[in-house]
Amino acid sequence: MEFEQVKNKFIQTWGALGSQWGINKTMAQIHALLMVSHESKSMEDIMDTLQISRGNASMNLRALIDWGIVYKDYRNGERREYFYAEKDLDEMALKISQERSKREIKPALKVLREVSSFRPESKIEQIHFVDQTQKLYDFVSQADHVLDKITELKDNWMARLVIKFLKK
Amino acid sequence: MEFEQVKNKFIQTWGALGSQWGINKTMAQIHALLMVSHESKSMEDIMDTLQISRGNASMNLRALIDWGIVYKDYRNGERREYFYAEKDLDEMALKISQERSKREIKPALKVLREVSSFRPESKIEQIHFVDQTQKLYDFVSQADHVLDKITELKDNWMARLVIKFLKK
DNA sequence: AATATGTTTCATTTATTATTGAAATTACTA
DNA sequence: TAGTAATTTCAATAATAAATGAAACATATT
Repeated sequence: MEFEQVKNKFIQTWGALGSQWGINKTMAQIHALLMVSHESKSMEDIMDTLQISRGNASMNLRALIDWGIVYKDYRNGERREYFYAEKDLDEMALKISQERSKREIKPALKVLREVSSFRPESKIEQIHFVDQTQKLYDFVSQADHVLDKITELKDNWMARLVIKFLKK
Repeated sequence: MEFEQVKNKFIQTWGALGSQWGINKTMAQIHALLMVSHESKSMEDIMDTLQISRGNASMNLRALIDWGIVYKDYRNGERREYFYAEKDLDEMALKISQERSKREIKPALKVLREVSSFRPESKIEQIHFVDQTQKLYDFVSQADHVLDKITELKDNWMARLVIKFLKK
């Protein structure tokens, strides 16, 4: 298989993966394209490669920049903007998880805290509800910090040993 | 606020969270309902509570069972089936991640391995592509095992200390 | 200040995904 | 084995989400 086909296969796959996780296909595809490009690309380049409209490209590039995983680049003497992706994958994962936490998890946690602090009458149904939602709050709250934990781990000498140990 | 409202708020929120993560709203809502119910519920009960059609209820219950986070329950002398959710949240998380891994991550990894084993001509573009997709493979591969790692951690006495330490 | 180049916005269209509901199927009962 | 109760299936429909493209906007150039 030739290079362009292989590259395209990667872009399509990354796009599909994104959409299964609630990230729109084009956004994931643009991200994929920029991740494997060794030099920054203009909106024109991207539209052309992915066969998408200007509006679509513009909106999704903006979204990627908002997420902090794509940056703008200016070339001297050129008016148009160029874009490139964060290539440090740890950094990328951190940014994505921070963003999703802020947009989705934190608001959900707020509701979980609210509903779990309902004062139950002494009905088994209500007691169970409060108990279960409290557990859920704790659980989601912990899960929300997993990446921070991992980051701490990676920065921590002692823990580095543990990682090594766990990797077998 | 009265109990039914609070319960409904929880169900709606859990449904919204699900759909932001690529799980359909009804499926997440049924799951929410069953998680906070102290006794198993019939399809009729669920249709009624969530105001959904029989077909919808049937299909999504089946999906939840396939995921291994909802079980069937039979009551003696009754023809109809009752359903209840896995309530151990660690177990639930494990099941969900295993299922997503199997359906989405593993196939994506397969493609990543394929494309990253492309033999580049000595063009910087192609070399960069292979390098980046290899890194991505390693990264996704590791991320795919995070939950296993956490599970191992939880089962491990020594690591239990580390968790405690990291929690501060 | 008129033109040219590039970007953003957003109402409309298109594509995708979820839901319905009725017919088919299954499983129990008399 | 006919009848009934419950469940599943799936083509049709509805709801949602994404993409288009043209007009508005912004910014540099002559």
